Amino acid sequence: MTDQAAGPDPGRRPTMVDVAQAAGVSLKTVSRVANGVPTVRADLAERVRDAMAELGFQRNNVAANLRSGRTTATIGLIILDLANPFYSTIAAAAAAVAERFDTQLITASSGWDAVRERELVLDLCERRVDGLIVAPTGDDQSYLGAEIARGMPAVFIDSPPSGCLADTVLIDNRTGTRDLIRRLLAEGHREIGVITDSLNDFTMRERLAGAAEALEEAGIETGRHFRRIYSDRPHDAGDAVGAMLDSSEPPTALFCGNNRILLGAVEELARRRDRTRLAAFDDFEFAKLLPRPVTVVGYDTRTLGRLAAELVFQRLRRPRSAPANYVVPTYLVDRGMAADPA
Amino acid sequence: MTDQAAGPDPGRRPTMVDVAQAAGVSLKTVSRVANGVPTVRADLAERVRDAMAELGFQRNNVAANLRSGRTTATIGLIILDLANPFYSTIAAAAAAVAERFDTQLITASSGWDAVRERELVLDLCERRVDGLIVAPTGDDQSYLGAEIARGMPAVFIDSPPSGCLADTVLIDNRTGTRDLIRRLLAEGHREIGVITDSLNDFTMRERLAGAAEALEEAGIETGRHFRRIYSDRPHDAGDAVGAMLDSSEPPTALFCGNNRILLGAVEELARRRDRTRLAAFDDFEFAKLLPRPVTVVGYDTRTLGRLAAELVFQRLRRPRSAPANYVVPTYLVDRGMAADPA
DNA sequence: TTGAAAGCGCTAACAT
DNA sequence: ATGTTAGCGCTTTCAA
Repeated sequence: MTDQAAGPDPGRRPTMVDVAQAAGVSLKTVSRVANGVPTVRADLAERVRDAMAELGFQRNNVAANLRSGRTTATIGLIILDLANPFYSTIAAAAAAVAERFDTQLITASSGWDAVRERELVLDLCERRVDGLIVAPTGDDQSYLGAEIARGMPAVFIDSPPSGCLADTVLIDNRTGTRDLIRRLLAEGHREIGVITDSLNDFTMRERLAGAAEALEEAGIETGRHFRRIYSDRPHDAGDAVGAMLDSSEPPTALFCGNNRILLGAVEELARRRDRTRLAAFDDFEFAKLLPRPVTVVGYDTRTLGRLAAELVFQRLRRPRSAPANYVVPTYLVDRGMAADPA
Repeated sequence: MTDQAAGPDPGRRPTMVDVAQAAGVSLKTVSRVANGVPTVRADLAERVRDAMAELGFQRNNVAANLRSGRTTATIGLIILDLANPFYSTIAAAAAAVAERFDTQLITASSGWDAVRERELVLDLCERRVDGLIVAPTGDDQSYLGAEIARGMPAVFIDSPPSGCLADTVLIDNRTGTRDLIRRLLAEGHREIGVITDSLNDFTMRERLAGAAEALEEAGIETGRHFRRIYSDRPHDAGDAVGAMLDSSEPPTALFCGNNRILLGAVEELARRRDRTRLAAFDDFEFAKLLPRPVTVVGYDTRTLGRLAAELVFQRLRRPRSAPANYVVPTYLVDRGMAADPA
């Protein structure tokens, strides 16, 4: 014996038909009220609203969308790992833009798995998201070509797509690194160690290219102190640092291709009480806490996410415009704590 | 003149009807093939698959779901701020569980706005998500009562709901803080400063209660060195620290209610070259980089997200079981770098 | 094993 | 200003 107002079948969600019946009006009138159409007599609208409240009606947006063929008010974001602050910041920025368009964000992580990336994209297409933002991990995104041709807005972030044409928002990896290496050169360094991880990664290739550019400008033999590590463990970066420092002509400055490598280098240098000049790509929240000075290449991750989302909505309005290619600028900033006054 | 296989209306997405026509079979046969129903003659299935490939057919999952009334294979996660590592870690862990159920996660940030929290929940309900995970910011979640009664799985994380009954996954704030304060007491500290921010926050109230418990156990007058700050700026935490240290009986140890407060305290102590014993709630990735030793209360954020998502799917299977209340345990860990050997 | 018809909950087009 | 009818793209009866 419940005193709750119950529909014909408790447990079933009330539909517009139920509301119409309860309010003694037609289904269409309920629809009008639900959509805020003004041409409804006030007393009828009132009755409908009462019935809605009594039944606990909630419009089924899935059904509403089906017939209208309009948008699902959903965009998909495929990144590598949501737990990584780089990507979660992007997601937050994209969500903030989506909010302005009353759109929700479905975020999925590919986990550096190209097969999964493809599955996720296709799944999101089957869900009829209004657009996609993809941080690609595979080296073939041709599976998206058909979707893009059909008008699905797709924006690639961090790395460009292969095998299809789409909007991109990239970080200026090359210029950032070149500027940083130039700084080291200006300080008088001639032996500059460069540590990257796998060059399968577009961003890492760009950074390496930027470093090479700066070294070539200065007439310095490139590749001399390049060292590539193939793992995610900072420890391996430490080993690379160690090997360089133990060589016959050790570098006087080190460039680390990302913040993970930097942490490994910092640890190794601390162990050795070595004061080799440090520089790295990627700024991060706690860089200022690093126990030694480091110059890093920073960029505004939020801008990356914001631009990507804005491009989606832009393309939603004008589907057949030429692909846009945005580049997020970088800056140099000194982090880490100053050396103890001896 | 395109050589692309084009449906009747290029730009329109091909439907099962188009595929059926192209394959010379009925709509239902296409549906069977699309769903992997085995009772289809091999050659027919083959023809259907060919037609699908040629037309670039992709099932519309929105429509599929509408009739079957089944799940949308989507769950909603409402947190305070996706850019915050605490929440993005939760989101990533929840997404990992969802993946096992072929479910996607819609993540939305309320931004500490109770009105928006409510709007987001209702919007996600209208989208017919299969379940909700909510980190509440408002102090009234009664708006979810009707949904929960209808069988919508809802799990609250970090703080319990008010005004409705639901599963919860909370951190053991009270025990964690009590253990930490006990540690300080065991070290001989008697004057312990406690800095919290607004006590509107459930977690902060719990932490304060845990601190009070430990102090009372030790027969120490509580509230003596309690100080509450009302802002997000670490600077204000620094001011609170300063005021305590400048008092006639300064504390010999400080407990910071969260990591933001801790950072403010660290800065202030560094400015003063003060070596007051530091302790705090919240472990965080770079805590080990802090320039002075700190004992912190840690917990596994991933577990929080994982349990929450598992509860959603559990409740999806058995809708009317009693609400579960999980508590994520805490641990003490020493972070920060040892003091210089003077 | 295959298909025709009905219908999910809603909106669009057309009356009235 | 209101209602009627059709239909979104699919799944679900139920027949054949």
